[in-house]
Amino acid sequence: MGKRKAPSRENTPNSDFCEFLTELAEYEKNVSRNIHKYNAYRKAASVLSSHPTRITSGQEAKKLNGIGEKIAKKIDEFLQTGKLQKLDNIHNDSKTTAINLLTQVTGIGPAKAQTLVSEGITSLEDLEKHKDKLNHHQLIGLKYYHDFQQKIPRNEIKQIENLIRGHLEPQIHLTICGSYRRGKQQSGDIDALITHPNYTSSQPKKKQNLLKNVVTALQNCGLITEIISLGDTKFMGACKLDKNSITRRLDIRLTPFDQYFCAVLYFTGSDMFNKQMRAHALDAGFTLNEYTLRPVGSTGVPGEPLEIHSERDIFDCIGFPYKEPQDRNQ
DNA sequence: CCGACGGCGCATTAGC
DNA sequence: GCTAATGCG
DNA sequence: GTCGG
Repeated sequence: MGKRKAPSRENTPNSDFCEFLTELAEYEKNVSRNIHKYNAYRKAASVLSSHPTRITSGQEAKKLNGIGEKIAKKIDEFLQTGKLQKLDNIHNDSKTTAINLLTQVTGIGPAKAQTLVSEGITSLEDLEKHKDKLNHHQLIGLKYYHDFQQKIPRNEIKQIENLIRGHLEPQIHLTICGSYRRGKQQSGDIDALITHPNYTSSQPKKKQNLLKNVVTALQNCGLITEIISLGDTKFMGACKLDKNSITRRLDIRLTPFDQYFCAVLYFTGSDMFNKQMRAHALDAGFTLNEYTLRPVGSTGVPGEPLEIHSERDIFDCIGFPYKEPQDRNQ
């Protein structure tokens, strides 16, 4: 048995810094509605979480990529006082804590949370009393608030995977991506990809009702219990393995056959791994996204997509040593 | 000093 | 009625 | 908030 060394937030020497940076990140996204500061704080937390030794000064932290003047200062304050004044203020502000709570309901984002709070709606109980202010997605988010907070054990996803596969025509390929494919023991949601050899990027009409038929079949067998949204290529909803199970968030995407492996690679992640791999592709003269791998000429204009027949093809084409999904956690 | 920081499918709302 | 813009994940 | 042109 190998030892997975996922730098889990708890055992890293700088976990306390990561925690307050993550809190600041949430504040910037939900309250300030500044997605770029959110990402900046997350980047800083990420670089600290994988730093092997304890940081003992802001000056030392500032050497790391993603940590600048301001965060260095906060690290010094935290080292000296054991807390952050800015975070104390945030915790004591009822408007802020309400917005942070409401955005935990799927479908309620920073904008909706803000208007709700300005109308005096600040708790789940308030939401229950004012369902008329919620759209379909948000109603499902409220109904299953506690269920969706729970992580999904790997074994349950495995059973759901088998159940789905048993209801697909044999021609349809299925891969559950995300952290499940990376071997994690639990996941936040289930991200399924499907494809069919007759449906390609050059024959987009062939998808017809492929996804809708799949969703209908999974509704009829009792697995899919809620539809949040459903188009030609993306389903978002909820499923329940059996009567004693918790309701889980399930997404299903239908991708063209010729783009399947780029999509599988992309949706397997992790985000950081994708970033590394895209950067390596660029160095090797290619551009890689969730759809295609294309050579990029000296003019900078991408050429025609390369033919990809497996995930490994993508690694080979750009000269990137193959990594099993479980080794793509960072 | 100042702009970039991912792009997209689906649902809903804004604007005409 | 339509398309564009916005919110969300 | 941080980075880089």
